[in-house]
Amino acid sequence: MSGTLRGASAWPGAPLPRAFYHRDSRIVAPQLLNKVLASADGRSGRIVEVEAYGGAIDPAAHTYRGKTVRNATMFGPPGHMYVYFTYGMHWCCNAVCGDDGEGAGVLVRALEPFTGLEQMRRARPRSASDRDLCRGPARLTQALGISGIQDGIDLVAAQAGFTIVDDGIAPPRRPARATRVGLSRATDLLWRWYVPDNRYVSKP
DNA sequence: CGGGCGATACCCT
DNA sequence: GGGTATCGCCCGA
Repeated sequence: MSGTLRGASAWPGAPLPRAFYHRDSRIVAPQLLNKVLASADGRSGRIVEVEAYGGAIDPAAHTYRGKTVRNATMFGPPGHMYVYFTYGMHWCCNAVCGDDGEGAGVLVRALEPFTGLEQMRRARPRSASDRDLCRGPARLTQALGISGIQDGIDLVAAQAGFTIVDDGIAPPRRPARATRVGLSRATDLLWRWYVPDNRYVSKP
């Protein structure tokens, strides 16, 4: 019996409480900047870029046309992880926000690698530079080992291997704000936030 | 370090 | 059948 996994003490900070996510995704998104997305096996990265989605007012959100098998997690309670498959090969990771049944969330678009870089490199052998390990929503899921298996896990209970923690670094006082990436609808909404002048942001 | 391009499979129309 | 909440490779600065 090895002692590599020691439960809650393994996290690099305190998991964010349910109430943190139980707000409008546009409020939660910038608050997630500088928090740490962590895996129980020791991999983690500081969140440096996010996008808000959801509600009946957002035609770019997966939830816009109602509940389906794919987006069911996003219509569930806040503080869970919504993982979806896109472009035929990539997984992307969201934190479900707002009320149970609302259908909102925050897409994590980029991390600054924090711990477990060796494991991340092993998970992404094609990534030449450390800068590219978690720079992009599908790159970071690959680096941390997130896929559809984790869709729906509870980030607050943190017993399914992943959580988001606060390690004492505050969000930027003036986060940079921009339009979301890769959309054909609602292209005017400034629902993307990132840490200014951070070289791990995917599209500054 | 930034732009252009092909690859890829699932979902919903 | 069309359209993706994208990436890696290649090229040029």
